[in-house]
Amino acid sequence: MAKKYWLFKSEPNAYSIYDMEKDKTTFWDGVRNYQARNFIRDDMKKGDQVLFYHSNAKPNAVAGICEIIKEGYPDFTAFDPDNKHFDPKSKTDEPAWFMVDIKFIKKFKNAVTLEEIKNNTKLKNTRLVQRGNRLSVFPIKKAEFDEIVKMSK
DNA sequence: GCCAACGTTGGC
DNA sequence: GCCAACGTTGGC
Repeated sequence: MAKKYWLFKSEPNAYSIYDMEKDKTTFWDGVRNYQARNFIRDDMKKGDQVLFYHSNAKPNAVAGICEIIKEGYPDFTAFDPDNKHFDPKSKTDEPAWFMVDIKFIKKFKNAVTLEEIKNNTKLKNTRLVQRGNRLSVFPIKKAEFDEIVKMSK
């Protein structure tokens, strides 16, 4: 199975690439959208590459690269009433929500801003620049991943 | 099953 | 802070 490529959004106020660099690895909890859940549960494989994107940031930008190190498993934060991601719909014997673990690979020397991405015609089909895109994790093409990495240099 | 109301996301 | 987009909820 060929390696796949993903984009994960995070608000740096909540969790940034700097936190990621410090932590080395993290679990990607709190995804509460079914389409995103399906990507996490069904399609993400160990070794897949992840672009780490800062949303609601100054500026909005792809900030670095991570890698999936643990495939989809139940998001335990959904089971904990004290957790802000608690969801009573999710049961331990029938989990509604899933997460993966990722590890830090690198922080871009130059973060690739949303503006730069919008101005690059090679990237005009990524979900990132499409209207009303609210998915917090989604697949991107290898060519698009490579192009963004190139722009960070 | 429809759809209005509501909450959240996320760019600007 | 505003607002468009869109997912979810709940009344009917």
